[in-house]
Amino acid sequence: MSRPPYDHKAIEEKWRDFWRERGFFKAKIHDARKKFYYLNMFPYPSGKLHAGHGRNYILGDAIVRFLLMRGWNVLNPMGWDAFGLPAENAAIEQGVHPRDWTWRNIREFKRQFRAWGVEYDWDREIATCEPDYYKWTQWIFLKLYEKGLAYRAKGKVNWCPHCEVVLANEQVIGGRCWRCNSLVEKRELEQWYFRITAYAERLLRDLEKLDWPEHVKKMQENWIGRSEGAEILFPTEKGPEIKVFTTRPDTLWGATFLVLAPEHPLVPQLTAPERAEEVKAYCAAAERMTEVERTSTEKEKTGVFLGTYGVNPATGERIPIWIADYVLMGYGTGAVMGVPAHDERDFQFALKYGLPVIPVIAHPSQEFRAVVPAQSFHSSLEPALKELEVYVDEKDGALLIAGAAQNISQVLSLLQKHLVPSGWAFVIGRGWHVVFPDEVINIGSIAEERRALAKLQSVAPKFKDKRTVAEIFWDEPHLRAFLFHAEYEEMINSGPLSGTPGTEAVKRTVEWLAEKGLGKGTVTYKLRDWLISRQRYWGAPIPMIHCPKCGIVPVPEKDLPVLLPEVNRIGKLGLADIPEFIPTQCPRCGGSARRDTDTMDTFVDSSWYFLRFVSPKDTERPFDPELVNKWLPVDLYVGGVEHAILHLLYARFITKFLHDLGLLSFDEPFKKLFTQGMVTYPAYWCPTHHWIPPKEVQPGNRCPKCGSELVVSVVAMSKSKKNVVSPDELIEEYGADTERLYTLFMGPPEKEIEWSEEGVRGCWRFLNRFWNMALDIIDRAGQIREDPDPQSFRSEDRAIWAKLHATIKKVTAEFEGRLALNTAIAAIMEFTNDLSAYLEAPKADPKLLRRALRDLILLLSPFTPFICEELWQRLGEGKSVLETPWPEYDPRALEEAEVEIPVQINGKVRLRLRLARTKAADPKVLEELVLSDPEVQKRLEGKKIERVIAVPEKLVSIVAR
RNA sequence: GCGAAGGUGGCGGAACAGGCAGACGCGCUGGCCUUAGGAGCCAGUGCCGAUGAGGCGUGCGGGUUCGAGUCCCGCCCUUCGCACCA
Repeated sequence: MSRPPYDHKAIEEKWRDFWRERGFFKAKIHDARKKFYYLNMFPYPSGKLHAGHGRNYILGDAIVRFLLMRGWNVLNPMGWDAFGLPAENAAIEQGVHPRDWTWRNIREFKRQFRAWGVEYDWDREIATCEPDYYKWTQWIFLKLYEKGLAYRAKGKVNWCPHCEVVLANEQVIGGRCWRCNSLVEKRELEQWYFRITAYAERLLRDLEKLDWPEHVKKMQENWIGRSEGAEILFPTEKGPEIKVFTTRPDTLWGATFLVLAPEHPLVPQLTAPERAEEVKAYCAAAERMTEVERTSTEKEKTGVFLGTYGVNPATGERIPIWIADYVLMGYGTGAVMGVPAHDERDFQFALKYGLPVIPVIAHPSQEFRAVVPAQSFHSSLEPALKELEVYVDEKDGALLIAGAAQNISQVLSLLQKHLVPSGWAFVIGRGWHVVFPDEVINIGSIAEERRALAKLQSVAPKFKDKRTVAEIFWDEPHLRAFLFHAEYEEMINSGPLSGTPGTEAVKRTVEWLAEKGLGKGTVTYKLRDWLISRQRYWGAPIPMIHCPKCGIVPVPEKDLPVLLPEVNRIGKLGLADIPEFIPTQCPRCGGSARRDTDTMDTFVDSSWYFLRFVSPKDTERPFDPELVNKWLPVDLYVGGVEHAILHLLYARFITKFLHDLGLLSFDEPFKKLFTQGMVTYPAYWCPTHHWIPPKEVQPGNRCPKCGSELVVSVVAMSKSKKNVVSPDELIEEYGADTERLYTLFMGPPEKEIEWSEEGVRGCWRFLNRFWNMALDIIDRAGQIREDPDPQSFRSEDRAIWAKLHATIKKVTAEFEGRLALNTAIAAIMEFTNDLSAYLEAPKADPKLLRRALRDLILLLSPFTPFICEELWQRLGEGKSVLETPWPEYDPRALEEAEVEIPVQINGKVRLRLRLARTKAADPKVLEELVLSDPEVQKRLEGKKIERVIAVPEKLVSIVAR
């Protein structure tokens, strides 16, 4: 039967306000039985929503509708991350107030949510830019300050020249601003910080208990970047001690130089007067460089000698002090010991600047290498070597030798014996040796290294310009691969600790250091404190006062909120541009003082918003402690991966802090996290006209304005690249149900995926087929009120009944498990196809038809609520689908009467047999039935059955020769 | 370089516990209906093979197994994250 396409507009308009009016999405907040806190990351209200945003909200809405039907008391709120730069920039450019701009966007977002059928508990709506919210953001600041976790400090900060604002480390992605992608510069400024590093260990450790995607946890782990090692004190000849951090204290005896970061405070003091100019120039150059330039791995290492010396506390040897920009002031102590034999960077640095290399960890290879230069040896050497089990190669008269490490001592004495008086040889095994006819020098200290070098230079003038033994070795390709390694192995050349095995080396060295008072074991983190000052207007003012007499004084709690001043025009400097905001009275001495003119990073606003939703209107406190501890942590938090570090780390930190204050009983805010993937779409770039909307692209990928060929890239939908698909247009043409269905059907929700117009049409066609089939069933069986009787089923009835229950099982499992709703929808489509075919059969059981349709509508309703609500009504069901319990599957129904058993012969499926399930369930019976089948027998003719594997209800595999 | 995920038809993707590879959808082919089709309906659609029988097929090479997309070993490639972190 064919009907016209269903009227999505009329249907969707009819139901659009229904759920809200009936209050289905309002949480029963004082009844926390069977509670479920579902939360979507709240959006920054900029402009309009596009189809890509739908991924987050539609997924959430489907989950919440499912939960409601499952009988959960769901808290499903929505709010606005409403402070931020775009509003302020728009305000500066267009002369509107950022609040007006923001609220205009919020209205637009709400209109679009309604159009999608995406519902929330709107009574709990919050906006971070409203004083009743940011009052509590300021309150949290004061609490942090009280506990010494908010502090003001001067230092090098990240500065985005485009946004004209400082950035936290987390907001610099690959050296660029997270928002505008500009290269970030360094500036010396005094700013406010939150001491997130005090929580580094807990933030790391507690990741373990979170049900989050592994890769997100890994990203946080890397960001926190814990490393265990030791701090070691190096005395200097000038006086002050240099404290270095190293993860490899076991390599201490190999430290042949010290390197400080150019910004290190001791640099001026440790610089020799005659080198001051060069040092100053180097520091200035390092300061000018961007983070990216400076930390590029490709860049050759550079540095400058300070002209003074320190002392290696283990060996007592004098070692030069350098500065180099590969050492970062912000990590560890800003100073490192250079161990060129066992650190790749130090090795490069030492080779470049002629610093000695001393191996102090045995080489992990079981091999040694040796080089004997031409004219250095008697002809008797070769036959002598042949007797040992070593490989000897001759090249330009020189001998290149390789062999097993245990033969080293024999080789050393052999070489020594067969060298000519002015000859020499190099041997690298566990350590390094230079062989002369009268002695073997072990390169085990700087002194020995110097001696070996001097001796080599005296016998071979060509070494006159060489600065180190390592440099000479490096010129021998045969030795190169053995000069540097970073493995944990037995310590050598390390005085009292020589011979310590690799597995204990670090531990024993740390103990030794502590004993001698030279250092101690420590833990260092990559995580830095969170810089939260922003030189802007549109944010929560930092509630601090600068008094000339009392210094920095917090605004008393009773004076909160510190309101943003109402102004008509906003300047580039934010609050600092508003003279009337600044003067105030010191709360301590009553004298005249100045307000802090910075506002807080918007990530502070969003680091606690999930707590506010339980009591959004509370004027006495940030949240109701009783309710918050009943409803939180959030049971399921859904948002984009782009916040894997930023927001999610900050929110965890603030939660832990509030927990420590005794305000929260939990210390992790989000129990389960699901990150949905981005939606991509082709973006077209014209060199002259920039981004061209896909709809305007001319045939052959031509620019509509100039006809030149466009560059296509498939990237995440974004307004700036003009490659967004508008939900308004989709809803107009196909309806919100179609958009919702396609959004969830296009692929697994955690994966990035390309939007496809054809895919949308496919979903639209499906909904039409579903609609028509439903009307047919309603025509035929709409009046029936009884359930079908499985006892009376024929085999076709039984098959459709089983399929119905299998579908219920599948859809339920996806909602409750991995959320691969694309496969749930596929199952629903499959069942719809089967039911449609069944409907054609003249003997279709009307009771079964009606029951199947009823359950099908319920199953589909979280995805396409409008059409389902309409059909539910037409089916004559009284209540809303949302008030109806989710269908349960009956395990008995899944047991079909017959199963198909594939039969494998020698590993290949040769035929399939339909057998009664009861018979196929018994392996013995199954085997007999299959073997006695005529077709099987025919195929086995002339063969000997060697083995039969019968898997009950699954398959039979026969091995025959 | 390090870490993680992943490579399956023309395309998006299924196969969640080693048991029928390619579900579902798109696209394509043929047919029906139609004045018309970018509508609807029916049939087909991994590749080779004339239809069959059969053979080959989940990045490549090996292995375990009656049986491998799935497990093991060795490569190649892609994407994402981190990247001089001492």
